[in-house]
Amino acid sequence: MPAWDGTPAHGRAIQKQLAPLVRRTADLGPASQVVGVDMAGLRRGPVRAAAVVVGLPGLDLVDWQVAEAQVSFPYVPGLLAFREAPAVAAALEKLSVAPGLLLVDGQGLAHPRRFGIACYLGLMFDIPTIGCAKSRLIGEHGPVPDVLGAWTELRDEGEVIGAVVRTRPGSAPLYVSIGHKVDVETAIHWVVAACRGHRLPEPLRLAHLAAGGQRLALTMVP
DNA sequence: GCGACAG
DNA sequence: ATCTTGTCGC
Repeated sequence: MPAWDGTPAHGRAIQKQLAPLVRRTADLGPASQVVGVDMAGLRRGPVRAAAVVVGLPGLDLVDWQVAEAQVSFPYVPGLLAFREAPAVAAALEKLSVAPGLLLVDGQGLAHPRRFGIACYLGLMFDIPTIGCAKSRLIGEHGPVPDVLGAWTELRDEGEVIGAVVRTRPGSAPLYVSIGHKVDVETAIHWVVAACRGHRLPEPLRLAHLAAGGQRLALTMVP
């Protein structure tokens, strides 16, 4: 990753520079595990990131790690990666096994410069990565049928930048987009395959709990 | 200038 | 994101 001088303008320049490096076609083997990452702010000062590995197709907990770090940059729409990626990367590096597929809590290509945090982490670790956000950053889309697995294209300026996917009937859909080395169809497939009756795919749901300070082994079998 | 705006 | 208990519904 290029050195960043800490300014929003340079952050946007870096994103424009790296966006062309994102692989938009599927380049993943028969994945046996999926990793999910998320970050949460602590009560005071630092933040905590979590990386959770679940097996496929059972979605059983395999491993999880957390990492704390100080963040210097505030949340700025479009520049989330500069705030969260360092801590998330630290948690990922603590895992005993290199992940074969990564799920990130945020946008991938569905970003103003086509370089959301999922692309950033995907390039950094050079692994198939999927952006999975709970709300929209950019793009327009039609209604999504209230049926598990139903989806609608998310488009911006005539380009398909992702999909809006129903991961659980009765819950708001998720914004899925390419992070790295996957195509939209593949991304949708794995996101749905990683869901277990909750709105969030299991790896992200558990990462959210872990980042919030929960003990995963106990939370898993409710 | 005004509205939108991942977490 | 975060501040936060109970409550409505499948």
